[in-house]
Amino acid sequence: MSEDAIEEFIQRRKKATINDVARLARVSKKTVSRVINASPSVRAETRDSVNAIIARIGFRPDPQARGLAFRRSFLIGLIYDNPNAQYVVNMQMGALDALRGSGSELVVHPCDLRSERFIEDIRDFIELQRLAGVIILPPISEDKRLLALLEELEVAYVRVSALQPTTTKGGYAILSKERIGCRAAGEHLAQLGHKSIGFIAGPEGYTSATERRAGFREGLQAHGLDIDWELEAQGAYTFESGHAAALKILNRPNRPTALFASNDEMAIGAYKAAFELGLRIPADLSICGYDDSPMALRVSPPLTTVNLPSRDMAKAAATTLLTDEGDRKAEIIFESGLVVRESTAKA
Amino acid sequence: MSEDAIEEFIQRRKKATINDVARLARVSKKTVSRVINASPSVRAETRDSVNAIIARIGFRPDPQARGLAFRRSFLIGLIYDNPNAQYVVNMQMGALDALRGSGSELVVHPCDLRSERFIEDIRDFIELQRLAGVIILPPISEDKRLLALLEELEVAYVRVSALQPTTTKGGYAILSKERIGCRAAGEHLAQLGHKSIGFIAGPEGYTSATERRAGFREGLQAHGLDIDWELEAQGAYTFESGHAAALKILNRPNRPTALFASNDEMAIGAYKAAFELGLRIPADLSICGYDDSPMALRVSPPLTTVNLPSRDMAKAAATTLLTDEGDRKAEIIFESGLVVRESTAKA
DNA sequence: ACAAATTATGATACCGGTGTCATAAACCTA
DNA sequence: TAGGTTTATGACACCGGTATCATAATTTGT
Repeated sequence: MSEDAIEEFIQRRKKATINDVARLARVSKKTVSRVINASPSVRAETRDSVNAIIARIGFRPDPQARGLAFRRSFLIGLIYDNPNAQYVVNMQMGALDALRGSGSELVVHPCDLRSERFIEDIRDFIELQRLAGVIILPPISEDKRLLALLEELEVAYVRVSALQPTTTKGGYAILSKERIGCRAAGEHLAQLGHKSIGFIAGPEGYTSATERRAGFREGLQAHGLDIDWELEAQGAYTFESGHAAALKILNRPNRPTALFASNDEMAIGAYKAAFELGLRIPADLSICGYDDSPMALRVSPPLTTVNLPSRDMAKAAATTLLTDEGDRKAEIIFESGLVVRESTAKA
Repeated sequence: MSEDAIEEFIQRRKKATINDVARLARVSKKTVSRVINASPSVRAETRDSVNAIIARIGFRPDPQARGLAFRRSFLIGLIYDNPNAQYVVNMQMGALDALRGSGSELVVHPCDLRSERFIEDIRDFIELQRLAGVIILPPISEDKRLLALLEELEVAYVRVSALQPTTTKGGYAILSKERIGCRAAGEHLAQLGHKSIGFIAGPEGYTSATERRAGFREGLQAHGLDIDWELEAQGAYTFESGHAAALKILNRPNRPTALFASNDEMAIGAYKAAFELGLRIPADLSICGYDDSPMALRVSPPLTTVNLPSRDMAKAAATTLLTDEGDRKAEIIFESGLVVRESTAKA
């Protein structure tokens, strides 16, 4: 029997290859390949004996060799142009939650939406690495050129984005009901008795900005209010822009008693503005943000905000890519809801 | 001439392989391989004509095939167990700064220092992916088991860590003079006239925690002061731990007028404690942190802190891995200096 | 100018897997 | 039980590169 040969091999402590398995199992390497790939046309007996050898000598197929033969790697690309570190890390963690143990690895690829080489850079990345799949995050998950590229390259991709009532482009999508969450925020402020409410919008052209504004507005309208154009300013989802926008709004003659910022970064910018103007939160000014980022818990008082299950969304995105093409869900929708803390109070 | 053949090939718009180049350049694929790898024994004339073809048909060697033949991939692993999203993203960005255009990609690999499979998980990752190199971040860049593993696997690795006067283990290291930065922080508070100064330490066993404490103490001692054990508490580099530690210290009968936290997260935790106790910053309490994280600029008042050039350090780490083994610097040392903002003032 | 030394190039095997297709083995059916 | 199907397996080429080593081309020495 080949027991001796097996023992001897194990003693050598060398990385096992498919040839080793084939030799020790007394089958051809092709049969081993079939076992690895769960081909149905392998006799149960053969399969078991091959698997036994695989387990004993600790064989694990080489992703590079496999990738070369398959003409695609076992790498998932995470492509984004997003300055929010916490968000990015959350997405990475979520994707890795799904990838762990799958044999696939996550390759991160930040990019620059405004660069000339934006598309070409991503094309090179995907083509050269022969990526198994791609996850794209907002705001580039809305970019037409990028979506066209992904279709052209015929690479599996999943968009992470805000659910919007109108458009539904092809591909797979992980969406969140940002509108609903913001609607709750609007209702919350209205219910607290605020009549004069400021609004800091996100950057133009961002789906999330549009959806959050629409949702917030719906919330106000449900209570007979509306966004006051005099108390509205646009930001860029950054701290500085939120600070500037808040200053602008709070310096109006008709200073509002509450303020909604389209993300936490800008809400924290509004904190700074309030601090500078000597306004106490929430006594003089209620502030509400969006994202439920860790910062929301770190500022004083803790920020009322709308949560976004980003990690879970990323996990769902990666899971979709690992799923057989036939079984993939075209879209998976996540909730988004209000988290009331101490930065909002009665008017 | 082969002009026609070249044109025809370009028309086909198919991904070029080394065989295409060889055929069109009328040389063997091995010669093309030599050109790709900058082998010296290629006639200049041959090299140029091959390069011309490569450029014209846009040939780029397949990393998988190359990796298979080389027995190592073109992937750099970034391995860490660090909860600080901003820090992690900074390191990723820095590493990518160096990797951009090099043909190597960054694979992120968070891990769990406390897991049973901590080492085995990393071993699998490195072995299976045949990583070209590995960057490890604090605190696992100090882990003996991990360092032993990396030596065993004979993989190129770079440690990112705090410079410490005593130990210098093997391998390559990117270090920062955290001690010096904290010394400056200590001097700063002393010079402001504070006599009673609280200290929030980092977690036990962390090199950075030890170094920061030592540096801060040196700074105080330079002005005839010292860390007061009654006003010292240990944290875990987290917001919550900083909050708890600050509360403990600030509730002492001999409440200090200044407080140094060993990182910004904990300093922000101290902000919360001050807020809860009705202490104004810096009028009633000066606070100083470490990291110069984005949060330091976002809180009100902006936090005085010590900066750490993390992105540059990561870039240096990745650059080291891309450098030929002979030309690598054993260690590269970065400065760390005080950034005075508005959270510290005269006693 | 010619043999010897050096340099440039190519033929072939190989890295570790998968695809194709032919063939061997097992299973039916009558 | 023979003959036809179906199923399981293997031989061999191939994915796109690199390593080895033999040979062709060039340079050097005298």
